[in-house]
Amino acid sequence: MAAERYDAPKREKHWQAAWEERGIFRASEADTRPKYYVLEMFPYPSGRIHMGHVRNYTMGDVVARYMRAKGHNVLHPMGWDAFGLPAENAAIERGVHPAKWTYDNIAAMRGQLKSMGLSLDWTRELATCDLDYYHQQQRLFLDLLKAGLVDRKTRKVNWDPVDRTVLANEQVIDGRGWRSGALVEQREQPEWVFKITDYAEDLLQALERLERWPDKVRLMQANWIGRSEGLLVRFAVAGSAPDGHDIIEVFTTRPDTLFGASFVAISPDHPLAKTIAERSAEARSFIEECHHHGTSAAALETLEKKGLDTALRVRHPLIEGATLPVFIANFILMEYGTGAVFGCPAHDQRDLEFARAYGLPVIPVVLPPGEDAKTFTIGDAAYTGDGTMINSGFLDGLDVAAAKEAVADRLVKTKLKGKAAAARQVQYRLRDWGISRQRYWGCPIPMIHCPSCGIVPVPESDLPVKLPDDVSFDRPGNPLDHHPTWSRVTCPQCGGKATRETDTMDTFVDSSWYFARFCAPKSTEPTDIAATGYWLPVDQYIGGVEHAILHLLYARFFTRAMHKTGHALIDEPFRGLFTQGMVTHETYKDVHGKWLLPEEVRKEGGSAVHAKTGEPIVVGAIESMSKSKKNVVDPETIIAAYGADTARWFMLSDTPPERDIEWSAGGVEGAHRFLQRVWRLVHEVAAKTKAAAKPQGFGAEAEALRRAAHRSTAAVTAAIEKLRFNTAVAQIYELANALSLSLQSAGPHPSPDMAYALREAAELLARIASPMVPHLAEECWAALGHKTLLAEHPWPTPESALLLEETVTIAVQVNGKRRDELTIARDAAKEDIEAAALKLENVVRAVGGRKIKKIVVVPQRIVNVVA
RNA sequence: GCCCCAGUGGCGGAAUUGGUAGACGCGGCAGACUCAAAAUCUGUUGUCGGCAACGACGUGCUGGUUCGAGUCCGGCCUGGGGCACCA
Repeated sequence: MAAERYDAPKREKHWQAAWEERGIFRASEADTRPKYYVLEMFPYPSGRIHMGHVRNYTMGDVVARYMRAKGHNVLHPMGWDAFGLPAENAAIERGVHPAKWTYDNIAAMRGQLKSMGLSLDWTRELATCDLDYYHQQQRLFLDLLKAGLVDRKTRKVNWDPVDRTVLANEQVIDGRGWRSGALVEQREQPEWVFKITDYAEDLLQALERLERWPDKVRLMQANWIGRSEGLLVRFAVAGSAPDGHDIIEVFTTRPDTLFGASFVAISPDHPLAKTIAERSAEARSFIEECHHHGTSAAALETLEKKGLDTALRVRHPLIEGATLPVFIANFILMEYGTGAVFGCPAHDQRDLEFARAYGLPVIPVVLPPGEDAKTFTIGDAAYTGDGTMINSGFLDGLDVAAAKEAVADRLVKTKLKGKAAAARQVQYRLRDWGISRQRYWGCPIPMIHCPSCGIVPVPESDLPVKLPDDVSFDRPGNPLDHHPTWSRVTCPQCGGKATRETDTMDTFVDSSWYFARFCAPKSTEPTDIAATGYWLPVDQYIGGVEHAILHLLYARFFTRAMHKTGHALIDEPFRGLFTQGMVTHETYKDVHGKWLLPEEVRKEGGSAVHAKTGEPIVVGAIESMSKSKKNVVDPETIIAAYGADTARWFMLSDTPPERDIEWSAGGVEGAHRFLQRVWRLVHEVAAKTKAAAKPQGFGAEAEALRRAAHRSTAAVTAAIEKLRFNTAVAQIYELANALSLSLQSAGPHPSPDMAYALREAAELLARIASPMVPHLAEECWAALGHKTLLAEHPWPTPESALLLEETVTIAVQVNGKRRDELTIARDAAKEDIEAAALKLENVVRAVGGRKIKKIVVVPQRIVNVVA
């Protein structure tokens, strides 16, 4: 006889051991079933899993288990994004070696993930800090180098003074380091870059074909790449020009406004500006001043437009004899376009502010619709809309688009010092990916600096470049620079004394190809082409939106790079992407304004008090769980108390997976109660019925239960396919409710047809719930007398005859207002539906004897009587 | 400033994509069981009027298209996200 309650924490261990013993989650390429690769973004081994992990991995596991049951050969691996700063911080703060800290954390988190009952192939586990992994990554780096995809550039970099490292643009948020939160400084420094801009156009174009990606993510990436079409215009310097600067190139998206140009401005970092600074103290101090201001949004907001007249003049390309002054201006970025612009104050806000400050002409050249050319003037706001060209010579009368074309056509054909005066050009906002980090705990860049040969790659036979174990963290900066011997090597070309590159790679490189390594994690090559050819692309990738740009763009680039270097056969790594929402919780503060953990708070009626002192508590906003606000709940505690299935069920219930979910104690209780209820229901069915052959016929009640069970099966199937887990959960509730009602009305001794229907419904309940609550499902499956594992059973197919009702209920409206409803044969003819509807008492009353103008009949849906 | 998304009961949300708004869950209320509590079970629960049948109103606001609008179109309000001196 069954116990009163289901002891989930205990039984879950049993089922996990049973799955493990059968090795059913191990994936093999030698399989004839269609492949399916499910991947969740691998975790950083911080030491403990958090609720965000629980949500992410539960969703992935539902997909993995469902696809397996659907007859796919499923790859569902797990690994660790294990390089990165926190390990070094731990070393600094606690004196633990980063490797030990990391591997200890991995061990702890592996145990926690295992307690969730995830259907993972643990034989493929990898950590990016494994020597084998970063060895292969160094080989990839060298292959990318050979393919011309790696460059060394000295450029202005974002320097994080707290973490003492360079950051990629993507890692600077509001002028601050994404990890340290420190104000980022600008520095000129040589660094290694991946030439992601080579693929700017392709990365943009291919977004259109990523149909199973959220539109939001595709849009964010498109904006980040930031394509704009325009014209590269060459301005000739009038009179004598500084050496090599007789032409100033300017990129513009508004060549139509060229007749309204009143100045040219160059960036303080423009080569011409530097040349001028060599002879002008005034220019030197101005440039110096420009470098001083920060780049944060707030700093830019208040920054005045400032410039310095260089005394140089350039010839206007379209107006014979006209010249424009050349300024060095603080608002021109060297990083975008050519680092120089022409200013048309009437139609660009920045140019207008600048022109007003320096008394430059403001010439309107685009006339807004409805304005009179004689009276139209520009006030405080530049006009950026469409209109008719004026004051523009041969452009007059054209609209903006036509004028752009006309200017381009003419200048492309005009010769200027032997070359075309202009060229059509496309510019991108995207910059090359700087991967150099001045840190210890990362993949060493396999390069050597030789005083006589320059920079030479480490020969592949000398790989891996292994991180030294004996490092100290007692000084700020890069421990690799401080190591007494590590960086001293002989040059592989000349054999002379040389030094190693001490920069390590951005950890986003590590996560740009791990999905490929999972296909053959033990391969002696970076990737095994047979295995990646089989498994890739990832069919369903699941992770947080916070990676919508950084990680996902890098991985898309890197896959192209691997394709080019023969390490992959595809360009797009992730066919389907799903970005799940965050886990949130109420925040609590005590009377002293100190944050409190949820477990320190007790709810009493409508108010909250301190669990120990009874002092009142201020309940704050619902925010995403974070240690700093203490609104965190530890998954381990929940799993120990309620079992993994409760945590999983909660994560999937109620809230759509892409939205933020609010974790609450009440919600957990509710989830747990429901799982107990399912357990009781199934055990009651098992006790009251025996497995038997399908009866010849079914009574009305048994038939109704069967319909409910098969309908729920179909609905859950459709919901999981669309990753709408919350509606799948609701369907399972409905089936449980139907089963519960039938069980009661069937009494202690159900008739044979009802017994069959009850058992069938209980089995279907267990089967359709199994991807979400796999342990409980196994328990129920066993209770119903099965000796096999449900995890190895195929997904149920509902009987189609049970999905269609013979009669349907359709609403009847009069003049668009619902007045009654009508139950009629599913395939009833239109005329019959019409006739039946008109006989309804409520309809007759609502019509009130008026003349019927029209009757709209949508079979199986609605009737609308228009009177 | 530019681009995008979302507003539905007390709450999370559902609605076959133009066809009965509020499925399912949480919470509330009433009841059964119990000495009592917990657990469990049953009923009820958008608002207003009515004993009821029923009626009116109702998907942020506003106007429109349609036999019919939560869903489509225009304008506005609020909240959220992304980018941001990008030429």
